[in-house]
Amino acid sequence: MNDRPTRALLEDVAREAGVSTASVSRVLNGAPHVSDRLKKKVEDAVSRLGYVPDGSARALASRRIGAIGLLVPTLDNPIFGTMANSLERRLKEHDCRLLLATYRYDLEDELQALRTLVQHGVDGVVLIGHEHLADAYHLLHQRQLPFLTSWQTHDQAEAPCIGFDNRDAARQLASHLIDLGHRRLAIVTAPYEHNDRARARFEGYCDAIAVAGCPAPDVEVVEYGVAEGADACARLMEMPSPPTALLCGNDTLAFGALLEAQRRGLDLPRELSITGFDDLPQAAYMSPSLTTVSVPASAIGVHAADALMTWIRHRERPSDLHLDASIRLRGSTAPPLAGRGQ
Amino acid sequence: MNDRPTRALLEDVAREAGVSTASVSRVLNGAPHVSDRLKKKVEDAVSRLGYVPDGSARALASRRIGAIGLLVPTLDNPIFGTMANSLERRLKEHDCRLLLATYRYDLEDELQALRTLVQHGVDGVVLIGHEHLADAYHLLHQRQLPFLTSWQTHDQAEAPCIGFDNRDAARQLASHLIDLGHRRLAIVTAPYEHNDRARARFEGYCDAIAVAGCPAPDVEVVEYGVAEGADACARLMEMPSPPTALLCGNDTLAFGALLEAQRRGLDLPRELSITGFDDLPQAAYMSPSLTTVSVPASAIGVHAADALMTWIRHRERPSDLHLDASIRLRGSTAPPLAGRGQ
DNA sequence: GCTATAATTGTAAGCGCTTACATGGCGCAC
DNA sequence: GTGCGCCATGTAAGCGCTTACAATTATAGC
Repeated sequence: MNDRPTRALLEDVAREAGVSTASVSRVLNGAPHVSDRLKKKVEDAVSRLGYVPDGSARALASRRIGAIGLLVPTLDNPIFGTMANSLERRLKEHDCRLLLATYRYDLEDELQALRTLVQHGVDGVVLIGHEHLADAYHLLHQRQLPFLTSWQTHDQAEAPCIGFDNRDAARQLASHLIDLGHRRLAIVTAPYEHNDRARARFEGYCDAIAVAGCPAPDVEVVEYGVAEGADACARLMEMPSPPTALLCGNDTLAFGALLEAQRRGLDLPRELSITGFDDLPQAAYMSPSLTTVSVPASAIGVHAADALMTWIRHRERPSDLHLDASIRLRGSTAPPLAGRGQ
Repeated sequence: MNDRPTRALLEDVAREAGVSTASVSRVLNGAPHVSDRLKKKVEDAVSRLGYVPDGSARALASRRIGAIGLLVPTLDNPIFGTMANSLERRLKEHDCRLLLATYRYDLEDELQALRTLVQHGVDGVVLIGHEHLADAYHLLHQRQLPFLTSWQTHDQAEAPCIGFDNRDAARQLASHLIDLGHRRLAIVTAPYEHNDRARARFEGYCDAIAVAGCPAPDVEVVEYGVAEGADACARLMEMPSPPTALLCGNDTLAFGALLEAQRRGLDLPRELSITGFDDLPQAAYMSPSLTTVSVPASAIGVHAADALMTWIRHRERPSDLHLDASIRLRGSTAPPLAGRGQ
């Protein structure tokens, strides 16, 4: 019941320009075979009337909405903000919009949000990770909607996947610690039941520890947050035989752990090595600077945009893209104090 | 040209349920005067067919899209992520969607993004701050679109405003430093030509400094980022008579400054007091913990959602809402070393 | 100069919904 | 037993565009 009283319609533009509605539409959409004269007439009429096309009508008639949907677990983690930023920016270059929804790591919520996006007719969808409700995949397939999974590589993904190997990167990080001489490692991770990225990282840590024959690590599962990382660190350091190295599932947890370790008067990194994951901007600036994994958040956004646009515009399904995540060795890791690593 | 072959249409549901299309629409939209029997028949048919309504068609026919637009400068700053999160969440409770666009502090870009949102028929818009191109305001007014400005209170805003007084909070923060005995203050701020929040903070700092009769502060204008804050701090500390206190425009800059100060071996907070603004989650965990201003980012999101929904649904323009931002005194501020404050 | 072909432009039929208006029952006061 | 009003449902006219197809005109080939 939104009465927008006097706004000009495409029909008005046609009348004003003395041409047909089809011609106006053609000019507006840059269709081929349009004479310069026609084009000029229409453009003049458009600006004279201050005409703005109606997106809904256009979407209904053309079955394109000119927007793709992005479903992220949360924007609290800046890493997703970075990705959303780069994705939106690149889409803009393709003259396409971004619809963003968050689901707080709740897959039911995600499905609902997806339904909404589909309902609004998005031309494509970007998902984080591979773990989604069957109904979500079903909806996407049923509507034959181009969609991508991202962040985590996957051999048999249901859709083209743009991501990196969290598990392998985690494995490398843990191996580095083991190479330094650590034997008693501990892991601080976010809950990973419905989070394949967190799980892959956790498994990567475990892989390396198992292969090296180190004792099974103590594990703290905590929510995302600096405070949570600090608490986890406190609990671990109060165990009978505390670890000499802490593998954290992300930089924020690592940051908390690092601060807590300092609060306890530990001499970092000599008395405790700490690693993060994500390489947030501040990681390099902590003291000690944080050893972590640099993840291609921006690249994922850019490539997801390109891949999806190719799929939508040229109807060719893009292939998987395996990006690199590289270890950043910094000041928060060092060999354990003699004798303590055993 | 998106051929979605076999999806069920409202018409199919009507046929399946043995009722008219109007009845189906009524049930779907919760219209009054619908018998339970009808309702049940339709709901069964809907689930049997897996029917999902078409948002574009609905929007075109009803002139409502069920979504509001949010224009934020960037998602790199987590404070906007927090706001977007709470806004989206609250809107969901009102059964409304969020369309998000970013403009990288470029007002031309913002106008363009706004055009897109309007074109797509958003039912309302949330803007950050008051500084926008005249054309943006013009478009909004012309379409009679409910919209809100936010973050920064403003006496004669063009629209209802939900925010807090950045200037006053900044003033309090600076006054606190002055009360502690500081006389030589410096300011690190983000560029504020087109950013009224940053400008208000800057002015608040200057107000307090001027009122106290302190010497004019040195000012560093830098982009958002930890590294930028660190660099600014470095430059300031190398001046002939370095400040005893640093007022930063946000926590991220403050964090950089803090790290740089430590890198230089300064004994914080004795040799240098540092303040931030925003109270990011990590602020309390830095060492020393950061004195800053806690801003009501979540509350802004929640109230913006409520206000806009009231406006849209009941057509009553909401009034301004002045939220509180409170100073968080922590460990990064202390009296200056004797003699150095003069 | 006349037809075959291509370049432009116009005509009108939808796209899938919502909703004003019309219709048909029903219970009730008379 | 009529007539009135109200509730529940159906009918059909759009919402403002796009686009297949038709019509028209220009260009070219012979």
